[in-house]
Amino acid sequence: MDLTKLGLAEKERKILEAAIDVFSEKGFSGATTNEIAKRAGVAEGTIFRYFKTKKDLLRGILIQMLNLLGEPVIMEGVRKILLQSEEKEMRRILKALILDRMELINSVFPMVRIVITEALYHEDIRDAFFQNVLAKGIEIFSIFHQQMVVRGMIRPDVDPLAMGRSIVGNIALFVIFRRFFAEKFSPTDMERDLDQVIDIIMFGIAGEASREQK
Amino acid sequence: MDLTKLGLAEKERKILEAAIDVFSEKGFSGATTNEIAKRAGVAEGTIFRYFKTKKDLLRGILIQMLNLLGEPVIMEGVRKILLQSEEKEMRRILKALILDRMELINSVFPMVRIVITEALYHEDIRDAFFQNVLAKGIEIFSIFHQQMVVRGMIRPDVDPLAMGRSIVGNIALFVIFRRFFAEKFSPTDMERDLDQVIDIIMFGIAGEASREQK
Amino acid sequence: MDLTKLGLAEKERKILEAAIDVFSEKGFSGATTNEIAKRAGVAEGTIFRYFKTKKDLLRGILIQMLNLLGEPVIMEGVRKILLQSEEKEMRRILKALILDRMELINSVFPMVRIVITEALYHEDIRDAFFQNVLAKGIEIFSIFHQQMVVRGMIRPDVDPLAMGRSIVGNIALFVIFRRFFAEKFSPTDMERDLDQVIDIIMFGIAGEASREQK
Amino acid sequence: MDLTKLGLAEKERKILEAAIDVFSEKGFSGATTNEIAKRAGVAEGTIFRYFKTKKDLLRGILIQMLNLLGEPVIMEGVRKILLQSEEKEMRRILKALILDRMELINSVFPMVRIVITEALYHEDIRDAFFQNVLAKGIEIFSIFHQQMVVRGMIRPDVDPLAMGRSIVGNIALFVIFRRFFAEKFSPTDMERDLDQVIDIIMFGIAGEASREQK
DNA sequence: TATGAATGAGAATTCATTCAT
DNA sequence: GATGAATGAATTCTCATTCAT
Repeated sequence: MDLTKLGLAEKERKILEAAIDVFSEKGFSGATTNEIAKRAGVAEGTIFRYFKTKKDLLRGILIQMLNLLGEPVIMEGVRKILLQSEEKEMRRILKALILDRMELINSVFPMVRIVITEALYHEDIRDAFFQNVLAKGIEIFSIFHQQMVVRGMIRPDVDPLAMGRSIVGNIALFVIFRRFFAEKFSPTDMERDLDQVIDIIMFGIAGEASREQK
Repeated sequence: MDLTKLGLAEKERKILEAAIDVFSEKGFSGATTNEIAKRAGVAEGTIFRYFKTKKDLLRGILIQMLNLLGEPVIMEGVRKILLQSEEKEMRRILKALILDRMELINSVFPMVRIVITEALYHEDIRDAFFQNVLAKGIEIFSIFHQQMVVRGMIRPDVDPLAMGRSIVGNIALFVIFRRFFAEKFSPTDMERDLDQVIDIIMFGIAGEASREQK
Repeated sequence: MDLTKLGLAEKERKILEAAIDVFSEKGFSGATTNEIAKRAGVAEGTIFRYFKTKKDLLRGILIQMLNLLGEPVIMEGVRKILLQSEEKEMRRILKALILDRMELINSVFPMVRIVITEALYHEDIRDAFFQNVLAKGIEIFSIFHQQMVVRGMIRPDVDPLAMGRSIVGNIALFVIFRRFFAEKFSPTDMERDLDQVIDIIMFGIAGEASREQK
Repeated sequence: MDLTKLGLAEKERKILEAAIDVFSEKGFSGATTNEIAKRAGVAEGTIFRYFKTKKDLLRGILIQMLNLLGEPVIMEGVRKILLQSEEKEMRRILKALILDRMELINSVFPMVRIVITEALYHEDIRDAFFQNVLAKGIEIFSIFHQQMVVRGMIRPDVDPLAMGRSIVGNIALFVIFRRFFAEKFSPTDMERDLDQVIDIIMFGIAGEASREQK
C-alpha cells in the first residue's frame, strides 16, 4: 500500500503505515499506540499531534484507503480488464481479472483485514465501503455486462448485479481457500484450479439432465 | 444459538451466552468481563471460576460452537437437503439449501461474526474451523456431487471441491448483500433474486457466443 | 511435627498440617485457602468452620506450636542433654546438644520458617515466642550454667544469658551454613566441622598473644 | 539506606525507597502497589514504567542492595575494622566491629528484613546473597585470620570459616536480643554486655576443669 | 457438619492521553 | 513541532469469606 503520493507529512505517513501494520496484526483494540509509535519510529505523543484519538487514527486509515485509494488503485485493474481489454474470449478476461485481484489482495491484505473486521462491526464503515468501493464496482460490472451482452458473450437474462456478485463470490472463495487452507489439500495445480473456477462461472454446474428441465 | 442441551451449569451457560453477545458486538478486546458478567447476571468473579482467563472464555465459545455444534447444528441442514432430500430437481435443492443457510446465519450471526474475526487473526482458529466445519462440508458436497453426477444432474467434469466453493461463494455474497447492503438497492423481490443466483450457479453467465467457443 | 496427640478433630488437624505446609512454602499472604483446603482434603468452607479467618488459622498454628508444643517437644531435648546428662565432658554435652537441635530443626523446618518470618513482622508473635520458647530456654541454660560452674566446667565469670546466646548463635550459624550453603564449599567432614564449633564455644578464638593481654 | 548516589531517575529512586519501606513492613505479598505508589508520591502506573511487575520491583530492590551496595556499604566497614585497623588489641577490634554492625543493621533494618524473608523462601535470593555478601565476608575474615595468626592473636588451629561463623553468630544473637527482646530483661549496661560477648568469643565458656581435659 | 458455588472487594497491570520541556 | 515521562481510569484477575443445600 503506497501512501507516498498523498500530501502527507513524513511522520504522518509513517504513523499511518505503522498503524495499518499493527491494526492488521492485532485488531484495533488489540493494538497499542505504544507499539505503533515504536514501529513508526516516532514518540508516542507525536501520534496525537496528527490524530486526536486512537479511533481517529483508525478513521484516518480507512479514509485514506477508501476515499483516496478506493477508486484509483482498487478499481483501476477491474476497469482495465473488464472494459478496456481487447481480449475477445471471456475465459481469458475472467482469468486476468482473478489473477489481478489475487495480486491486489495479497498486496493490501493488512488493510483488507482491517476493513473486513471493522465493517463487520460498524455500519458507517460499511457505508463508506459501499460508496467508495462497492458502488463503483457495481457500475463497472454493469457496463461490462452491457458490452458483453451485446457481443453475445453473456446471457442477456442474467441481472448484472447478480452476475457481479457471483463472480466476486467465486473469486473470494477461491482466494480464501488458497490463502488460508491451501496446505490442507494435495497441492493442486493453480492453473487448472483457476480454469475450473472460470468454467463454473461461465457454464455453471448443471449436468445434461438438469439442463433439459430448464 | 441454543446452548441448553449441553451439560452446562446454569451459570456457565449464561456466561457463555452473554459472552457471545458482547464479543460479537464489541469484538474480543473491546469486550469487558465486567459487561459480560452484568449481562449474564453473575458476579465478575464467577466468570473466572468457569474460565481461567478471558481468552479461555473465547476459546470456550469457539469450542462450544465448533466442536459441539459444528456438525450437528451447522451441518445437519446441509446434509438433509443435499443428501436425504427426495427432491429431484436441483433448482429446488439449491433453493432449499440457500434458504436454510440464510436462516442459520441469521440465528447464529453473533457467533459467525466472532469466528470470522478470530479466524482472520489466528491460525489455530482457522484450523479448528477447518476440521470441524469445512472438512465436513467438503465431505458432504463430495457425496452430493457423486450422487448428482450419477443422475446426470451435475456435470461430471467439475471438481467437487470447486463446485462446493462456487456454491458457497454465491450464497455468501448473496447473504452479505441482503444483510448489509439491501437498503442500498431498490427493493427487489427476494424470490426472483434467489432464482437468479440459482440460475447462475447452475448454468453460468456465458452467452451463446461464449458457449460456442467452448 | 506430630499433631496427633492433641485433642483435635480429624479435619482440624488435617487443615493445620496442610496450612503449615503451605504457609511454609509460600508465606502467609502468598498461601491461598484454596490450596490449603485441597492439600487437607477438605472443602474450602470447612476451613472457616474451624478458623474464623485466615489470620486465625495462622494464629492457630503458632499457638499450637508455641503453647502446646513449645515446652515438651522443643525444650525436652535441651533439658535432657543439658541437665540430666550423666556425661561429664562438656565437649560431649555440646555435641549432643547440637546434633539434637539439628535434627529438631530439620523435622520442624516448615514451622521454624513461619515463626521466623512472622516474628520479624509482628510483635505479638515475638512475645509469644519469648514466653513459650525463649524464657524456658533461658531458664534451662541458667540451671545448666549453675551446675557446670559448680563442677568447674564453665567459667564462673560468664553471664548465663550471654553464654546461652553464644551457644545458640554458634549453633544457628552452623546450621544455616550446612542447610543453605553447604554445596558452596568443598564437602567438609561434618564431624570435624562440629568439633571446631565446639572448640570455639569452649575455648574461644584468641591466640597466646591475646591471652597474655587478658 | 541512601540511594541518591546511583544514577537513578528521581521517581525511580522514590519508588524504590517506598517499596523498601512497604515490603519491609508488610512483606512482599502483603504489600500493595497502591500503597507503594502513594508513599512514593507517584501514580500507580508510574511504578510499572520502571518495573514491569511487582516481582520485578522486589528484584530491583535486592539487586540494588546486593550488587551495588553489597560490597561498598556492607563490607566496607568490616574491611576497615578487620584489616586496616591500627588497633593492636583484638578485644578493641571486635568491639569496633560489633558496634559498626549494630549501627549498619539499624540503618538498613528494612532491607535486612526483606532479604531474610525472601532468602528463606527462594534459592536464587540465597545465591545472590552468597555471592554478593557472604563470599566477600568470608574472604575478609580469611585475611583477618591470617594476619592475626601471624601476630599470635588468634589460635592457629581454628578454621577461618568456623571462626567467622562464630563471630557472626555471636553478634547476630546479641543484636537480635537487644533489638527484639531488650525490654524483657532488667536494663543491662550495654557496654558490659558487649564485653561479655567479646570475652566469650575470645576465650570461650570453658572453666578450669574443662580446660584440663583439653 | 461439610460442602463448594458464588460473591465482590481489592489487587496488579495496561494504555490512551496529557503536558512540561 | 516533537518528545517521552507521567498519569489514572479502566481492566483483568484473585481470593477470603459466605451461605444455601
